[in-house]
Amino acid sequence: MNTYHHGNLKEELIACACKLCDRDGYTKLSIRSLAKESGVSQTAPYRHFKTKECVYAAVATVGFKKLNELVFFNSSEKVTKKTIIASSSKYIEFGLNNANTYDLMFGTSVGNFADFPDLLLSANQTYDNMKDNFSNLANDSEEVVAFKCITLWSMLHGLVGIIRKVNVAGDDFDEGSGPISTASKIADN
Amino acid sequence: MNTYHHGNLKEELIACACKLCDRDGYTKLSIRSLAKESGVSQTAPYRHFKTKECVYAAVATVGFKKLNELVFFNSSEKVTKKTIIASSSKYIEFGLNNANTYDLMFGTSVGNFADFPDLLLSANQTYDNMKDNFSNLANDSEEVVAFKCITLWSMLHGLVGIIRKVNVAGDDFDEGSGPISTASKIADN
DNA sequence: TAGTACATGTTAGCAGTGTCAACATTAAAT
DNA sequence: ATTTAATGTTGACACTGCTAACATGTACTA
Repeated sequence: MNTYHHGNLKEELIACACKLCDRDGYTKLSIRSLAKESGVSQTAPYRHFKTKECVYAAVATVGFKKLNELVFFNSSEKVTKKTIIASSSKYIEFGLNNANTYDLMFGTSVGNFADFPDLLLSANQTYDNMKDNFSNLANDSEEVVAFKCITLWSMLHGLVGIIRKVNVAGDDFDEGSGPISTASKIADN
Repeated sequence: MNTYHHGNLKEELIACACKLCDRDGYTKLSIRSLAKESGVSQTAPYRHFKTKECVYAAVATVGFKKLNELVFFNSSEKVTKKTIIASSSKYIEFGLNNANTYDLMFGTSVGNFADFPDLLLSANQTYDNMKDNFSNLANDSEEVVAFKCITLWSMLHGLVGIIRKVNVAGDDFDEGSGPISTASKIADN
């Protein structure tokens, strides 16, 4: 049996990086710790990732994919105001429960998404899914759909950021009394 | 003349850190580069900042103070929808023009604001100024003011984050056709 | 005014980092 | 079977945050 070659190192490194990033924050992530955790030499990761930023990009990509699955799925069920609110709640939950990864996704650690095709794709997918939701909700022009989409996304993204920094009175997503519910009104006809 | 003691090192370090952070991103900032830039030995900064995080906190504090001055001033002039929109525009401009500092202010590099009283104060001041604006605009209950405040702030914060990551059609702040203008409607009576 | 405590500076050094070059081993292609 | 490319390892460089031990100047106290 061959022990010299790992066989599945890249995937394991990504999985490992995701775990470490989300647990300890991407600041704490080091190529070396990653290698050690995967039982491989210090510089082995460099066979699969040119720089550390590439590792970050991979983690962010997984994050966006997870977010896409979790939240703005193109489901078969009818899109309604209710489903959009539910999705929005999940978005915020994702942001709060995966704070470190979320920061990586929207921070400056990965400079230019265009340099990482997979990442760019999965990030744009988030946007596209949101737009799909809105275009399935009402018969709006593309501009209006884009507008509603950005508006809601900004609210959600903003809330995730703000909630973590400021003492905000809890928003009861279902009661219809908080910012989220308000955001949903924007999606209203 | 004494050259051994700098005399004004802390202030110079902060100013220097702000400059370097905003220019190259806080990731690139090192205590050593900071010391060198200030013409002082490698470890001199440690007489003024216990850890690097403390330096980050100082930079973030300056950022919030700048933001507060720039945007949500308790001016003598009457608060109107128009002044709030103008402030909002300036907020977004600040976020885009000081992207690196902005990330520091809202990212996870500074863990807990409560550990840095000055920072906590200046960050809360942002919130308080916004609330003042809203309470001067209309005769709302405190809850409603807080709600409007968080809502607008989330929109603004969200936009700053999203605009940098996604290709968003430019928002003409004055035309009343974009998300910002929409956000202002939330502040409407 | 002399002496001492303290703030602030320096030097030396540890452990850890990203990254590269040179070499080793295995799998894939000819 | 031989070559080539992919993937792994070792060793090293320059850099980092941070600490301990020491040096210098300032401010207060006797």
